[in-house]
Amino acid sequence: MPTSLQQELKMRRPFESREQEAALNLARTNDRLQIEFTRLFRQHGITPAQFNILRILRGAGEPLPSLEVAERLVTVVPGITGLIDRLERLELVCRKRPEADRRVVLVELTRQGRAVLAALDTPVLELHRTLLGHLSQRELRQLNSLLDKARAGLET
Amino acid sequence: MPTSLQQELKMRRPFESREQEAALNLARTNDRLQIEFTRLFRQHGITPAQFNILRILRGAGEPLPSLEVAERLVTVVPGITGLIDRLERLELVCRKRPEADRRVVLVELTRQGRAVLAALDTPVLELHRTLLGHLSQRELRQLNSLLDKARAGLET
DNA sequence: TCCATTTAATTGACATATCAATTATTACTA
DNA sequence: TAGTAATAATTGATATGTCAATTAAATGGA
Repeated sequence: MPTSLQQELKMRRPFESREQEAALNLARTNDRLQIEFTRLFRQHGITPAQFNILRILRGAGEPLPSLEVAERLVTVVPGITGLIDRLERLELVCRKRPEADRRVVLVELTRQGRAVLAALDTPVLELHRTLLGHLSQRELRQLNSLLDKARAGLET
Repeated sequence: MPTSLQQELKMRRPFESREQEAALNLARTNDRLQIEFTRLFRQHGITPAQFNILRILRGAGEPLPSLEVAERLVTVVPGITGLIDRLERLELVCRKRPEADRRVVLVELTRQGRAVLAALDTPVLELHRTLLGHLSQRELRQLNSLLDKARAGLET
């Protein structure tokens, strides 16, 4: 019997391996979820990458060096500069050069940055429930543990 | 006990819901996998999106209209034009205007396009095994079925 | 038959991901 | 301490994803 994904992709043949199916399935599912979050964030004038940076900064509780932000984002280093540029233009973060080591650029949340995050907290939680709430807690636990295990094979 | 993902993201607090954890987990895991495939494709001069288009065309077994390709890609329509432009410049596909309906642009694999795909078949299968082969067949089945179920909640 | 509607694809504008190469600063070492 | 190596960040180039708006062709109804 063809899998649900196979039908969705209009594939004429079955997958060549379950590993392949899982990789495509992951990509597809992630795309679908991201599209919904992208829409939500846009209503508040920001993009998913920008939201992630703001959330990281709030989570850290203190200004972070650019590269530290990039690392937590899984973003390639050069990209971080433009991201922070745009956030600064939106006045959601600001840059600071510490005297101690003038190579570093610290990124700090502004009051407005905090406000945007605060406005998004509830809608984001609700969207998570809307999108994945039809899975039971047990299924979510299983899914999380399988994903953790999948990533464990990719050292680093 | 903090989850594996929570540590990886250096989060100071636990996730606010398992739904949230699953969404971030999915994004993170997908990113990691995509990075590896991007590297493999680059060695053959193409990008992941380009590979997907070539694979879709081979799978279809006949030339497809641009929008049909876009739909199977989960790509927003306007993006497809540039993608096909670049593939055409690489001479991996060609465009054709059918006489029957001159609004349509059919995209067709070239011999070189087929060759690139053929060269990638084995490496791609091997990479799937390398990245996800540490999961048992039973775990992969579970993962696939959970992902199918997750997507089922997002009616197209 | 003529015009409004629909459909297929494209364009232009912006945000992002990616790489290689560069600048500025600090650290190390011979 | 002079000079090289390492670190933090940036720049520039290309590819992609996203939207709104446009062009070109086909369809349908009065």
